[in-house]
Amino acid sequence: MVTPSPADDAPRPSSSAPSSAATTPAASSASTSPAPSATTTPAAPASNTPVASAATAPAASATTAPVASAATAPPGRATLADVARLAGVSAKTVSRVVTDTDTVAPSTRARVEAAVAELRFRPNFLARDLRHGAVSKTVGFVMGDITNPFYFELGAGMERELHRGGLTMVLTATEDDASAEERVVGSLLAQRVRALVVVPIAADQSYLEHERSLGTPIVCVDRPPVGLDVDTVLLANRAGAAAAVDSLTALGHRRIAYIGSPGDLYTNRERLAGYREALARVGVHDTAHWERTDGDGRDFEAAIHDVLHQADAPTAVLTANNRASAALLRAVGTDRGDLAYIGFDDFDLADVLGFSVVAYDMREFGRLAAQCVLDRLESPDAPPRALEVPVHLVHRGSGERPPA
Amino acid sequence: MVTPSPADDAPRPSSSAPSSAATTPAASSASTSPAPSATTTPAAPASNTPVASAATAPAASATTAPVASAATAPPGRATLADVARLAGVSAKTVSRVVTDTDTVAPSTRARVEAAVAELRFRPNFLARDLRHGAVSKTVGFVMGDITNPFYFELGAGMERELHRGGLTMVLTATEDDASAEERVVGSLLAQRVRALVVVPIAADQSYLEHERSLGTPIVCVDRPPVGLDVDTVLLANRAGAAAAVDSLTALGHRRIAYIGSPGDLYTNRERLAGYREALARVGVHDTAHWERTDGDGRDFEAAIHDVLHQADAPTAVLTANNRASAALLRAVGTDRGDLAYIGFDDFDLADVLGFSVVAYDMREFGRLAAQCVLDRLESPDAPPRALEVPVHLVHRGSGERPPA
DNA sequence: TATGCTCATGTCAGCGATGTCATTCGGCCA
DNA sequence: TGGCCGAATGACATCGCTGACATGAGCATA
Repeated sequence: MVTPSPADDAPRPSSSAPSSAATTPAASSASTSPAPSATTTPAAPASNTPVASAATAPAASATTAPVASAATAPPGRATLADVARLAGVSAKTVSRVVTDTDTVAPSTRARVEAAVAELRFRPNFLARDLRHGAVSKTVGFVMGDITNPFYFELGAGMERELHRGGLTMVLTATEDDASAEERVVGSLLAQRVRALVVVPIAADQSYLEHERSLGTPIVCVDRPPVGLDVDTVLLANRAGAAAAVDSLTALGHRRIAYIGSPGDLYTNRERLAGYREALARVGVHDTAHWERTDGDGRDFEAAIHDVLHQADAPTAVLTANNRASAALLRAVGTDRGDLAYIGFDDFDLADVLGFSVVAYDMREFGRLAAQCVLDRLESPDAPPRALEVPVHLVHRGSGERPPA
Repeated sequence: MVTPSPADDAPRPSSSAPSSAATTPAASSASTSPAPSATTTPAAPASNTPVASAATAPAASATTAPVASAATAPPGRATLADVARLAGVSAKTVSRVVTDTDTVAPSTRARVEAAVAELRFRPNFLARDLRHGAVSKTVGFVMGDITNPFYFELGAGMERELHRGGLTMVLTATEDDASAEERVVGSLLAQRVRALVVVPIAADQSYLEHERSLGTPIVCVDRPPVGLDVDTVLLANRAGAAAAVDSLTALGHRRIAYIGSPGDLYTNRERLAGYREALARVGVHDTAHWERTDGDGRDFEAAIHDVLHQADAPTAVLTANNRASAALLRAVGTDRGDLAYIGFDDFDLADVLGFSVVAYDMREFGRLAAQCVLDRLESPDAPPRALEVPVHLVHRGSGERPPA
């Protein structure tokens, strides 16, 4: 009652734009403002002083300079030296107190702590880390398409684990642009991130070899790097797809369609391979007839219609990612009982819809990536590891129907 | 064909654990390794030199020291001075070339650029930002519960916009712990973030007042701060909920249930208020009978069962967040045609399920927050603004049914 | 009483980059 | 031919903090 779970209320909208439905702009916010973006309220003048407040300013003519720029604010941000002056000790002693390294006489400590509190001193990590070529406490994460929640789940798992190692995470994205990868990574390295977790997008990652040789831990996730030998964390794509198809063939299915993205992407290539492997095991070798790996990954619905209406229609479908799964639902509705289907990637409400899937623990995925980082920080010279996130079939009905 | 959308294949799993279904651990990855977490492959010794490679090392006995520590790697990371030495110029000139500030003779520039390339020099932003009390180019984002994709969507929108302003984003989370807020924020400030975007969790944010007075832009999102007068970006929670209920009452509904989280959280409080407002407009004042704001936000299903089976069962339901919406689907299935319902927050497949919702543009939400930051960096002394993200009703069928 | 030690604290340099100011060197004009 | 100017470049200090080392007081031991 008193300590509620604070985030319980935060909404979780879908990323897909409100589709296939009439939209009523009726309930715009307040009532005024035809502004296209948002409603601005002047914000009632609450309890707040103009700008130059800051308690106990050492010496500053608070009268002049109407535009007190941030960087040159009246007392400015307190430094070690400021604290030292106020406490009547040397900067070094303040440093000792703040970092709790050496022993300091109790009375001195008290005086310093008082000064720290009074000036609201906050150590500058930038300066601290500058010494000795040290690097920051942040780990850079380079996502691919920032609009894909997949990466967030991954990031969430990582953040949590990294936090334990006392590290924070810097988020950046390549915005789908392969040519941006090196630039984005470069900007992170300029910040001297402690380590780098990358979802490879560019055709080649060998440009990172130098950085790796310098000792920066680098971990590639979801897709393997090219021309770079580092730790990787990948899904069991092939095994997962094969297991799904195996379970379908065990029920007697032979005409199984595959709906996925183009195979020149690692993830899809692997899943497609798993699909073919499993079919080959039961003697079905020519699967091209059943495969739909459409051009841009957007037009799954059309591909599904197409394959379901061909001469010898499939009795089962493997949708190779959750967007394909969603497309299948849109194409055939939620009550197509005569068709068996299994999707790769779990998704929200799949349980309600009785959609069997190949699932895996996304949080664990992120955790493993973070673990790689932490491990490598400890033993920089260990040989690169290739971790694989296991997947498992989740039976919910749609994948357990025998052929009609 | 040749340039596929790289992230098309990334999966988008649900955050909910695979529920209500039999799980077959059958298809674990490779076949070996009963390890609980993941499969490790020794990673075939690919084309990779041990550690001390780095081209053109100035002077280093590459024979000794088998354990070349990261920080003290052979040539180490190149600095301005290294480049200067190689190019035969002063450090300052290198700086000029790198930052492209002053004019430099073409021949000199060429020499410096060659040296930069050879040593793979990368300027150290930590050092650069140290000067003059400057601050970094990063903006800190303090999420609430990191397990909630909502914040990542928000973060994604922010990241994209901040990127335009040449800023990067540092992500941290309070992990649901109100007492962690000040600590987490402190750690960001120690990194001298350029600005701070916070989802307030603690009971009071007045501790940030000093930082604000120092000129650090602070923006609160999703929930308003307490004891601090800064820019805010909030959803039109109340108006959205009211609009949903208005549309139900217009159809003749009067017995409308409310399923939400406890009201001591801003978001829920507002949505509940909107619900009550709208019902009051049609003369329904005693709504307590229809409200279910269960204790921990986890037990929506039970609350739904409860309210739907009470004496005078409601003819419509407002689910106040998307977890409640999912719970409704689990509780009543996907074909309950005699019940009208509308959910706050859009969600994936809501279109397939014909689920009417109160939706909003999450990307826009983040964009606005970023815009606040950028605006404030430009005009630090402008009065705080209160932005509201508009919401709109999306009609998909479930909310357009008249009472039975 | 001198020696040696520990504890508390201070001095100083330097991390890497850059703002400020100084210096050098050709010309160019009077 | 002298002086002046601007372009190109360098020297130096400095941002905030901390490692290495120094200092000095107090105290116990030989």
